[in-house]
Amino acid sequence: METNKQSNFIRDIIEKDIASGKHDQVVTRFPPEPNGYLHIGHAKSICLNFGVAGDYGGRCHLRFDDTNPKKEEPEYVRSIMDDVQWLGFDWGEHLYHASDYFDQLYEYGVELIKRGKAYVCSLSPLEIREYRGTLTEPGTNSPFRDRSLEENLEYFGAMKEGRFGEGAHVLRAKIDMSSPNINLRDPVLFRIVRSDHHRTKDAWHIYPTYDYAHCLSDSIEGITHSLCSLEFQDHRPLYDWILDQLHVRCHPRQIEFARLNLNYTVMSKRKLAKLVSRGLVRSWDDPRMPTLSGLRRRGYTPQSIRRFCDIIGVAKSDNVVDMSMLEHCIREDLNKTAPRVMAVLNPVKLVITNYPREREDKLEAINNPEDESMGKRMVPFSRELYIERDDFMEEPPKKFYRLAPGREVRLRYAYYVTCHGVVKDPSTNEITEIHCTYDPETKGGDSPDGRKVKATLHWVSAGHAQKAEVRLYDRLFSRPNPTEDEKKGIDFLEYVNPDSLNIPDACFIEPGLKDLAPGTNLQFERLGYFCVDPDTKPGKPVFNRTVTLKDAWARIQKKAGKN
RNA sequence: UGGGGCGUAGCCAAGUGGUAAGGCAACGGGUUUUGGUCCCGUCAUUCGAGGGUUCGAAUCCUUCCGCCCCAGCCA
Repeated sequence: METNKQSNFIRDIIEKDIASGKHDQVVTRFPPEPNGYLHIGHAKSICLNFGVAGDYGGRCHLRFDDTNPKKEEPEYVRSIMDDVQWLGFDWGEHLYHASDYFDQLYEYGVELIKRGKAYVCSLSPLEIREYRGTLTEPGTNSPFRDRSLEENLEYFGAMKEGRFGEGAHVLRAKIDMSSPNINLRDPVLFRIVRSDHHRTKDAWHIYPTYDYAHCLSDSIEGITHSLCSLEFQDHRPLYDWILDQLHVRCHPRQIEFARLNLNYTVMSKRKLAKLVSRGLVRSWDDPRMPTLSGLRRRGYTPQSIRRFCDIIGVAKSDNVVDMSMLEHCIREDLNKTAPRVMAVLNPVKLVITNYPREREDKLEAINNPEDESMGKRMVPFSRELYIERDDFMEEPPKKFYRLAPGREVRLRYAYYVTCHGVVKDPSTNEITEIHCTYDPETKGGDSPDGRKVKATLHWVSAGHAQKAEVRLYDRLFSRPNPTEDEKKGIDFLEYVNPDSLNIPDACFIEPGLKDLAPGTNLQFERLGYFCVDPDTKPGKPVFNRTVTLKDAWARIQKKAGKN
């Protein structure tokens, strides 16, 4: 599934920079904060950063932006590395942490003070906010703005030594309190945090802020193009200001692009964490989650996600991509690669009354009509089978051309059968058995007389079938935009789809599927793509439905229901 | 009501003065032992709106409208 990557404005910039000789090598970075699991939105960034680096003969660093010890944990570091690798990208030797640069960042802070470009401010957090002004009113200078160089150095050193409590002092850039860009109103560069860091432990009592650490980390690593999302556009002047004051030799270009939004889900770590902590999903890797670990467990392949990231493009306009795009990508991939198998999710017994009780056939089935090299297998057939309850109707409507009384259909790879009666439970009136006769001449599914049949049904031999747990997933939210009513005070959790998980009581799969490894992708013919869940135990297989097949009959029914 | 961005079909998105790519979705039709796949076809006289420049404008100028982001010692 090779994709011709479509051009985008970032690739245009990079190509120009190479053509002009500004750079002879492209260096990008993916800079996650280890405070949550990666989601499909991060995949867009990963594919972009590693993608352009790879395509233009450069490299991409994985850098943990670990400047806030209060939120970050090693568990997240591990999952992020797993997910990036799973997606198929390799940072090689270039694994970094912003915390690797804390010493250097501190020295740069000293230099800024010496150049008269930074000062220690002893206003309280509340006061700093008040002094900042508003969107329409300029801020006012801090009374500490003109501290002497010596005093600044002394305080900054004391902050580092841990002589103050949180919030007592900060190091601020001395820029312009009346700037229309609020980010330039003497932004905080270092703050006191009395928490252990997951890597540097108790070595530091001050930590750099994002604006300060990010540009300098980029510079230290020799990044050429620093790609980030739109909300940082206002920060770019600060990014540039810091690097300019310090006269660093490497000054990367920050370029912003629009982050990914998908309908019927949420894409913020905070909201995803809330779903987990409220128990609305099982965990970060719940197959309903848009996390990479969730998608992986759901059965999405790395190829399908990379393809998705290719086709959605990269631009600067806010966007909400349709879930059907993602589904298209996984179907496209699995159609080519997933072995086909028969499974019945909502079974009803079908008895072939003219088929001897003790007889048993072994019928040849094709593993993947899209790929002959995947070969064939033998499937057992007998007098009693399970078929899908939805494949039979006593009084079929116009466009229903599956099994019905008096009608002949094909059982896939087996025989033509004709229905001549049903057995019902007298108390519930529910059909318990469908009675058919078969035509022995049609073995394999073809009739020698050229007789046509309108439908082919999947089935499983009742005596041979393997029981399985099958988890059917639907969209996590009932609305395209679950956050649309937040201004009205309605929390997004109100719109969680109560039917996002459905586990039918009795599912049967054809035998021979007992020992599949978790993660194995299959197509259950006519139903969808399914994947072996890690909950699988010997003799007790568990499957997740990755995505349904496109279903023309379902569409017809839906249309009929609306009219 | 300050500043920074963005408006091309239901959705994503090319297009950068020469007469609106492509994909998803949808809708027709063909093939088919999966109502799947595959194949063929339909789907923007118009690019947020108005005005202007030009032989020619989605592209340039201008006015207006709409949406998003920013007042964390989060990233």
